[in-house]
Amino acid sequence: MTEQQRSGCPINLTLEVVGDKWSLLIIRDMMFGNRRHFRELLTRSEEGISSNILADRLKTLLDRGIVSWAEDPSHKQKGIYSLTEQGIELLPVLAQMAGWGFKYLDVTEELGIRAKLLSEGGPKMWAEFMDELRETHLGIKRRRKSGPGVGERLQAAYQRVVAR
Amino acid sequence: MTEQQRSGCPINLTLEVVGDKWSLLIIRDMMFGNRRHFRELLTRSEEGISSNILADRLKTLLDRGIVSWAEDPSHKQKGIYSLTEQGIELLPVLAQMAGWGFKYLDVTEELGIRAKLLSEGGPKMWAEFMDELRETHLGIKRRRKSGPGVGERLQAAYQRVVAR
DNA sequence: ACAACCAGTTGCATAACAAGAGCAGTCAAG
DNA sequence: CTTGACTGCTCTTGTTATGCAACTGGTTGT
Repeated sequence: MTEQQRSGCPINLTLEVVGDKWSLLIIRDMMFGNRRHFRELLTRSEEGISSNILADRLKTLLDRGIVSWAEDPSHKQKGIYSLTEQGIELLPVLAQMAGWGFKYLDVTEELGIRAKLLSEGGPKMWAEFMDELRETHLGIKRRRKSGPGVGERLQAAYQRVVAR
Repeated sequence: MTEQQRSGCPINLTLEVVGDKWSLLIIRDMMFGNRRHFRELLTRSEEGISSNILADRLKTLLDRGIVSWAEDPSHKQKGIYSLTEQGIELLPVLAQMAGWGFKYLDVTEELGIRAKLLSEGGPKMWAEFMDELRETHLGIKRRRKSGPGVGERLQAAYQRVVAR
């Protein structure tokens, strides 16, 4: 991986880290689909990533400190990938992209419903979801809110559309 | 340009449109640097894009309806590129990326100051800036606010840092 | 008339990406 | 204790995208 940075502009630097066609999709799957193992990310990917690309991207995301890795105690060969705080804070970027895509592109209904809700929910909903992610990925306990979490609500909405 | 879409997910679709290393930088330059001609985008690019890549990206951005093209009446060979409404609405995406990059990456001070202000300004400032962009790119008049616009304030802040 | 400027195009080398097979270790069932 | 499925990858072999530099055909200002 050749590492020459083109400029110190924050947008450029961000693009150098996650500006390829796969990194953000992997992060999306970790966030919204709770995929945490290599195989899960590989086979349950909506887009069909190939294994060498996945391995490569996970490696660079690890290097950049956007995801972390730990052994899975239930299976010696399984690793479990988690988002770091940096990774979690990419949520607003994904949410804005989802909102824009939902508005202007040819999005399917099942896959668009989460984008719609997340976009309508705005920064407040994002912050709540990020807190949930901090719990599942970083193990940071949070005070329980009443009612189902953002993740659950998104998932439920998705299921409702699929059911139709 | 092979056109097979991988999935109907809004994030994926957005990445297929602007998920390469250059498209968003071109849009950034049009937004924040007010680069409107081919040569301006080519030679005043912070990162040094090459002409064939620029030509190719502008073509696809035109196809996707993110920028538009018009003749420049002052010069028969000059074309002027403008952002469309779709393009302007990519601002929040860029702003979030800028904010994330500013927070976590090794941003230079001059180039980071705008990201900082824009990030601190939040959605309200973005909306105001988008209105300014609608004026310069779409010719939509808006009622004048008192004081300098967002674009001017960002530019002034940048100049102040450079001057030091 | 001439140099500088304009928006690209073309040819070629290299880097990134992608599909699929393969591999060594692990685990649970029979 | 053997078998078959599963684990996280790596290797091989292409294809596609990117990047550099030179070049084209026209326009404009002096």
